[in-house]
Amino acid sequence: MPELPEVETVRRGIAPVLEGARFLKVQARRKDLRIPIPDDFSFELTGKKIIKVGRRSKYILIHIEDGPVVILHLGMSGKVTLYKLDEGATPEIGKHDHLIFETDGGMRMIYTDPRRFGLVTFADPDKLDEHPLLASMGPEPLSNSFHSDYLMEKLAKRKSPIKNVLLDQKIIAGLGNIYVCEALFRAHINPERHAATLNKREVEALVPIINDIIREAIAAGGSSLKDYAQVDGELGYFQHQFQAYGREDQACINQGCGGTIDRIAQSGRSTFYCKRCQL
DNA sequence: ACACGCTCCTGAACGC
DNA sequence: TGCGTTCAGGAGCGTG
Repeated sequence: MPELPEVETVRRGIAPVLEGARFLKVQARRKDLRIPIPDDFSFELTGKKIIKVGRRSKYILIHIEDGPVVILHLGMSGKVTLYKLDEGATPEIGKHDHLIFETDGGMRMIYTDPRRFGLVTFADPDKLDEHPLLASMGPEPLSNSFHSDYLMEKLAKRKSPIKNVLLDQKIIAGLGNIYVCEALFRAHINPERHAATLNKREVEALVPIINDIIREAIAAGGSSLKDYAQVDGELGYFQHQFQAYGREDQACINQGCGGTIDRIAQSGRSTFYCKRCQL
């Protein structure tokens, strides 16, 4: 599932292909994903130049010269694939390939999303921060505004389990189920603890751990990026080893712990953690 | 302001 | 082998 590091990896993969190029052809193959695709989607983008490919949280932001910003979200199952059009047979369009972009550089970019939890929409570049999808979003975990004083203050008001609060995009942007489990495991914090019970020392430890986990995952994603000029391919899903997530019934990796990773449900979502060393 | 459950969707995995 | 059921989950939305 794409969380911030996967989305950043997609961004880094498509940026060199799109930035400075022009869209020669843009096609939306259905009317909606999670929300309607703009009626004028193709019209607004065809022939336009791409200035910059950015990211906010899990949203990819494609800035168009004299045009809108394209907000692209991968949802649960969204993927982006790049092909070079002049090399051999072009792969067939699949039934879940919803968006097709072709550039004057001879590249085709496909957006695929079987579950359609993703979305694509337009934003006004002058009011990007005010767009409803972005307006109430918390700080980026790697930004200066995400620090322990900030998090401490936010957690103090929350009665919910720390796991749920870290998933709240208004508190911190970009974390999903996997990286929250990993961060709490590394910080030795029990995911069921009420957020407000975390003390200063724990929050001061948690913030750099979240930073490290996101940084490491982005680095892993970066090293998985192929050179688009040489190899066609799917972006953003890369091999990554998790210490807690998905390891139900396996041994806790912490030295001398001897515990086993448990799986519980919190708000209908799986949490993986070690009862013995996450306190 | 916060908490919580519901909803969207499809493919994979599982049980009989 | 095949069919039905359950599960996975990001995040907006409505309700309390």
